[in-house]
Amino acid sequence: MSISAKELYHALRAAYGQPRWWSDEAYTVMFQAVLVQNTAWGNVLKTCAALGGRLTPEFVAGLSTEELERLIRPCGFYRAKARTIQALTAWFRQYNFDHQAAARVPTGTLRGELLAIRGVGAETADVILVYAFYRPAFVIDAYTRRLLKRLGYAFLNDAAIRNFFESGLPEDARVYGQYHWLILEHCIAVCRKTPCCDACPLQSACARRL
DNA sequence: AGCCAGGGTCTAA
DNA sequence: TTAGACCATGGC
Repeated sequence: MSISAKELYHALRAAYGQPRWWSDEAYTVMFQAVLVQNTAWGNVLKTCAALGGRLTPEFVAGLSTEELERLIRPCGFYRAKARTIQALTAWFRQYNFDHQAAARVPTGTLRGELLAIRGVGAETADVILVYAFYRPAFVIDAYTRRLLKRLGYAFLNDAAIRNFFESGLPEDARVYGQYHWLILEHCIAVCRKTPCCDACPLQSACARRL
């Protein structure tokens, strides 16, 4: 009998405590969600630190493509990411750079608009939906897949993983976002280390064998 | 030296 | 519909 979505959530909460939100600034979420694509988080932090208080949609909208590329270069894939960020910024401007202006737009519509932007796929769209627009969309990323695999769910594809979480939890964006952040913390803090099983709070549920 | 990092797109079979 | 090539830099 494998661990359920709810049991996993409580185990992670017990181990790591109150999770943080990605960012309370909607634009910061969008910007970083693109930069982090297949890229180490440390590079994203460095890039954003160099940007400082200029990490605003108004500032970025005023940059040329070349200027933006230069700023985000340390994150890799900078040509593609610069174009995506510009398209995403233009999209956000339709909502006056204010996530509350999209309050009446259905989640499915928002998701479709995001996915229509080149460079925005399922993960990036869901990150933005949850953390910037507070919509219940469970984020499935490399960490989520890795964790479920180690918990004995190696046979689940992304659709099944989504169902595992969304059918086992209240439809609450706060819960989804916090859950994803807990998975992240767990994978970075403990589960990435090899061997990890002695220190792992999920040891009793972990199917990983070293 | 090489491999990996919180992806996404395009193409060929 | 799916596997593989490609995008690019920094850290270890």
